Amino acid sequence: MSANKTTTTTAPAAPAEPSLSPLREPRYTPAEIEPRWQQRWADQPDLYGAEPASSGKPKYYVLEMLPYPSGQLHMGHVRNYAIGDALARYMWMTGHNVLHPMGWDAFGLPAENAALKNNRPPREWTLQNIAAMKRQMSRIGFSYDWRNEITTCFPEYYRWNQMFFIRMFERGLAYRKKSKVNWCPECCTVLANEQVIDGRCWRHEDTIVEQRDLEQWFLRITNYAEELLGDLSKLEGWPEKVRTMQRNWIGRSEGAEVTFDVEDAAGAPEDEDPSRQAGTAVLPAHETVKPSDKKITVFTTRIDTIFGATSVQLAPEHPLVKEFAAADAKLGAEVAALLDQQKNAREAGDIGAIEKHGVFTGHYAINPFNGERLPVWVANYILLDYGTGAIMSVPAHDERDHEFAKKYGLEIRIVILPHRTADQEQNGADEPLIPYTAEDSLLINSGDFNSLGNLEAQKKMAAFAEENGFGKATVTYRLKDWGISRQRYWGTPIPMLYCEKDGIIPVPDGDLPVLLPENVEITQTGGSPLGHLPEFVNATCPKCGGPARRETDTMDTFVDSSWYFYRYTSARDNSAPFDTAAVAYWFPIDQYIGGVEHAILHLIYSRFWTKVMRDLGLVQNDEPIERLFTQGMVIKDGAKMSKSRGNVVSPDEMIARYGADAARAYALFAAPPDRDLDWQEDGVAGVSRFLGRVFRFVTKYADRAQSANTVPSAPASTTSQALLRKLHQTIRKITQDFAGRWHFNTSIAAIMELVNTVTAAEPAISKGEVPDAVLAVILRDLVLLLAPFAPYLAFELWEQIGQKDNLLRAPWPKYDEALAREDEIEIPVQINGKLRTVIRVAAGADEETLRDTALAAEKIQAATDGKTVAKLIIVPGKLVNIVVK
RNA sequence: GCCCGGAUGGCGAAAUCGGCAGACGCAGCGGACUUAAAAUCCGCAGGCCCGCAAGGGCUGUGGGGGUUCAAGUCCCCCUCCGGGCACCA
Repeated sequence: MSANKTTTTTAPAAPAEPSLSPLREPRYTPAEIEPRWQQRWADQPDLYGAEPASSGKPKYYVLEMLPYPSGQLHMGHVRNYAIGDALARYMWMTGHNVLHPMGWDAFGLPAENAALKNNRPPREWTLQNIAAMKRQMSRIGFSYDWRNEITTCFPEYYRWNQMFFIRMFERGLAYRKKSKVNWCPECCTVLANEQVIDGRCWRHEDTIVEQRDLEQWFLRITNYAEELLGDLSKLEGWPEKVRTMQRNWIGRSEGAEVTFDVEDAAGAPEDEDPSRQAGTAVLPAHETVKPSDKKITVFTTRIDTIFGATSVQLAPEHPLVKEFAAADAKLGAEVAALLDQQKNAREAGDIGAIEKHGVFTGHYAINPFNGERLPVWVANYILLDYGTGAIMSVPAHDERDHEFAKKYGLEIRIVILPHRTADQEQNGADEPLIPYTAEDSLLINSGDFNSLGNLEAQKKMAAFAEENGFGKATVTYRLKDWGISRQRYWGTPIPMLYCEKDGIIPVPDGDLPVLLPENVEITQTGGSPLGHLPEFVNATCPKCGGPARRETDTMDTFVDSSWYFYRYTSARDNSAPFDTAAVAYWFPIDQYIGGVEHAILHLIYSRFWTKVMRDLGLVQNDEPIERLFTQGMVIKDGAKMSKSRGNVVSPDEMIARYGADAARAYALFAAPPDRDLDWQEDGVAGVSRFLGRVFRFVTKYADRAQSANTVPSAPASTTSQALLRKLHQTIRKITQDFAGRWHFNTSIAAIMELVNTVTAAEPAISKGEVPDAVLAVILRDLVLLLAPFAPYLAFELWEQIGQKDNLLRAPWPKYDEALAREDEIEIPVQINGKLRTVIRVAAGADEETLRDTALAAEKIQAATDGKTVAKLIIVPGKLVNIVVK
């Protein structure tokens, strides 16, 4: 396409205007400019291509989170990608070898739901959406290297999910177990713990997640809990907020396990004491006690308070409870009620607010530290899946235990006290408030451990337990293994076979991928859709050759996104998930950009996956992402954009009205990228007006700039100097914004200031007071500065000012401190901290000059007249403050 | 309950290291151009008060206290909004 100026700068035929002024300025018409450049860019498939490592340039991998192909970009995407695009373009212009890829998180439920609704195959629906969104992205002009595009629903991609899964299975990192799982009735499938938010589904905020018992595949992320936690401290380029969220999620808790023998009920002495029946009292050590073979292991973070334990509490689902209940129908019924309460509270997402209930089992456990016999209870607030599902209850030193003991009249025994001064000791300090839970305390009533500090006691008591074989120091995590089975169709088939003879067998590598069958009737009748396909289910055991059954569940789609960014480095490689040399070159990702909503989903799975791949010898890096940036949400009318609120702004509409440059530049201008952005259409119009001013100014003087030498000889007029000064200040400002806080809102504001300054000087410019060479530099640098934020306009103007080189790789302008420096500055002069006047001095003026000038100022004379100057604060370059009395 | 953010004109925001609060933009008002409008350009603009005006005074960054010559910025207390975690033993 030629750069025919007549066609590019003349307004398209407007409604009949009979007397067109010959002086009429060209109009800024993004609707005409943008599609033209879009076409030109599309004709250069290598334009945004990464170069080989041999390029010698420093590499820069900038990545935005890949979207789910819903069919429509929303403003959140536009903002996310505008940030990444600006950065990528800046990196190209500063001489980096940039990898800036894009792809599609293409498996997932919406495709299946759409299939049900419209009777269209998920694949077709998905691919059509991808095409639509790709069109939108291209229309906005994002600089993606589509040659490395990935689509996770293609077998070329998901076969590697299957390979990774088998490698994990071989190493015991993937395993199958029956367990309590989160079931979303809306999705008709299981969810991982990370996908349950306040007891609700992460995709259906009104749908309460149920608990079901199912056989499921799990990935042993807990094996990496310690490393995932420890390496967080290395991620200095991550927001502290995200690191904290991950830390909380992993939930490491140091403590000890202690095993209590359970008293053999038959061997226990008969006892008429009513407290024995009620289970409210601790019984003294009993010589004739015969420990049964039953044991209870509790987890506690406060083993130092174990002498204060007055009962043992079990989760309703604790195996021992089942045994007890089997022999005691009444207990069984009571436990069932407790379990119900717990289940309901869990499903409602407020286990924290459950009213505590419990029941005495009639059994006693023996405290191994002192031989005391503690009543064993079952309580509805004890969770089987945390710690050991059993606790020792210390009512004097734990809020929850205290509440429970009060309710049921259990003993409360104080075993730690605050440190006291001698004085307090003598005068009898107040008893501590019960429950007293302080970490810094002294032990009492604790046998041999008396008068130890509690932290020391924790160590000694754990060691004592270990020496005597009834416990040990241990660490518990809140993080649970990642359940990845999904009872849905549109996902990666789990590549496993079940043979009656040989059990669970992985599909041999040579048989991968296990293809997801097409033309499957999607049903929501329950069970995995693949299970209804005999031709899929029936297979041959690779070991014995006998009949085998295929796994019919598919993988969680978070598996797809856990490693996708590795494949971007060599997306067409069909012999491996990625080229390890390419990964070694490009990783870690220099900058990842996305929403904070993935702080503990995608971002923790990805870290886990990298560590597994490292242990498989596939990658060398411990962490995938060097720097993470979480952008704020896009808000309209005070709320997140959503269909239900009816406050959605469509990118297409914005582009049609104002152009892509204006829409994306507004997304960067309206707020700093890490903050929420309030979408105001008038603001887009404002940015569009600004771009129009740039367009008119540059095109107006393009000819003069083109004919000039590029290097201005001598600094000419003061106007020229002033303009060049502003230019270099602007270059400095924007360069610093890219290097630092990414406050592109101020970068764009700085360009606006520059344009305001330059257009204000138009009378001088048109009179020829500014040499063409200076003008040329200003126009050129202005266009360069604009390029990361409004690429269409920048490319258009770049050509108009006669530049032939590719703007994408044009060198970013360098600022010259000498040119940026002001030679005269204004210094505020205060009296007693209040601004009284402003003086003009030379930029480097010393204290003496400042003092003399300030004191000589008319207003200061008047204000200090007859008063004593008590103190003079002079900060060169900043201000003068005169303290008078 | 615990842990992070945040609160600045009518609105989005700026002030990066304790030094002129409100850059830049939106909306608004006044003007120029136009038969008119749109577009564009110029000017005004935190609030209150005095003044015909030029100009001047006071006040002002969620609230209260403090440190300092000087506080949006640092310290203490509090309110509200957003997010995360939460009988996790």
